[in-house]
Amino acid sequence: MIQELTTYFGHIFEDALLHEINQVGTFKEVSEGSTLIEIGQYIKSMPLLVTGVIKVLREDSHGDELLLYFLENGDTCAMTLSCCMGQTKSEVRAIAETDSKLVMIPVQKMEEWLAQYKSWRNYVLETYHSRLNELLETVDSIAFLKMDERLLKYLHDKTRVTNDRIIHNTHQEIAYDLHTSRVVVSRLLKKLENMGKLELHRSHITMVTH
Amino acid sequence: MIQELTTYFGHIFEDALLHEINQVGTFKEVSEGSTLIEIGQYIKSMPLLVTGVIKVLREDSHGDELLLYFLENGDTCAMTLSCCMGQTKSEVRAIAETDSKLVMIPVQKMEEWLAQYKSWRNYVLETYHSRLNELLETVDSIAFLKMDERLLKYLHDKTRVTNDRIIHNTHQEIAYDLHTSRVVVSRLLKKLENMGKLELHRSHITMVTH
DNA sequence: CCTAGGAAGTAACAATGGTTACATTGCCAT
DNA sequence: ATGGCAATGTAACCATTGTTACTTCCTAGG
Repeated sequence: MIQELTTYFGHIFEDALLHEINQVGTFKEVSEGSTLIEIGQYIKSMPLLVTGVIKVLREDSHGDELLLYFLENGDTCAMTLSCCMGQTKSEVRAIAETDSKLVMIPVQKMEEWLAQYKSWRNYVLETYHSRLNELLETVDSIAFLKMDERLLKYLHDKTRVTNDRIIHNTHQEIAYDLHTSRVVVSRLLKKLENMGKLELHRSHITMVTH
Repeated sequence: MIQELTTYFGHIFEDALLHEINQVGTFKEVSEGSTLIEIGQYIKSMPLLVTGVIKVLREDSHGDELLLYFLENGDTCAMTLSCCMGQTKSEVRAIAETDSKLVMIPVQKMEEWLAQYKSWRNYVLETYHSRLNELLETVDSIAFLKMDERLLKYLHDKTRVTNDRIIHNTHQEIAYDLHTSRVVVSRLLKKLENMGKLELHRSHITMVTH
């Protein structure tokens, strides 16, 4: 396990901390679609994302979803961090967008390390910083963009995190993430196709490189 | 100054830290409407809010605004925290909603204190935690509520933070905060008045207690 | 090869919110 | 008291998004 740890976190953490993580952390592989964190759940251990993509969702009062942001290599979920520290329930759902590898850290270690390791403090603060900024970007999208622009941004974000210009999702799945209806997504996708920004196929979309 | 510090922060910080804050902090009074932090600005010192209310805003590409949340006694701006640590520009604007008293802390002290004081670490983490949750609530409002519900929530939030069921704002000012137009606000306020939830007057609104 | 069911296309309509334009009202300063 | 201006009321219209109700198309599994 130390191998993948040093590869992905070696430039972030001190050696002593890497060793501790190696000691107390649990390696975990999850496959696409599996739920890592559920709303209302107490968090017993914090996930560091080694490889893969995780999507973080919010749920409304009817059980409908809204994508907040994607997590990539080296990221961790600030909401989770937040829950761990405060011993509160999770306010979000986290789902593996692709097959992913994680290192799970027991909660009690986290506070110790905050006092002990400067690199851990920086990592935690940096995590909060980027997650706040990502949430701000999410607010921008929802508040300031029209649905067609949000859709296009969503598709671009998706190609970026998966590093694949083919998006393997149905219109219904996209509609869930954007908190709208399948018909609206189909309508706007067709418009974007006519504008030459993408190609529509059954169960997948190919983004046109610009 | 130590007087107001102990009153409002005595239960949060250790004595030694309170003394340090007293040493290095600068007391500052600002009046309603003054801008504390501007978008794009680098932060040289971090404000602790002693008394008053601060509103935190986001701006779109046309310069139009959107209220993110209010800060109250004992709060600080997580976005600012975040900027201090990362030496990045502010992504938000902060404006005094009422006359307010602040203690300004030089940035370089903050990192020292993180290593040194457990109460400071807890405060910083707690701040991030609540700000993240407030941003999530903002996302909920924008994404899941219709404009009339958002408006009512806004008015209730406002009465809560100012502890005054009379809201001293014009429809235009409310429209700016909600990122909509004055006509829409007037229309919906009139609807809410007909529903018996509030009374409209010139330049102020009285909320009906339910 | 055929068929059932999921996925996508599309039309028609409703609801919400944004925009323009103008009328009315209250209030302050002179 | 009154003229002027900011604040509010309101109507009419438009654009966007949501909804319903179909049809058509594709593909996996028999």
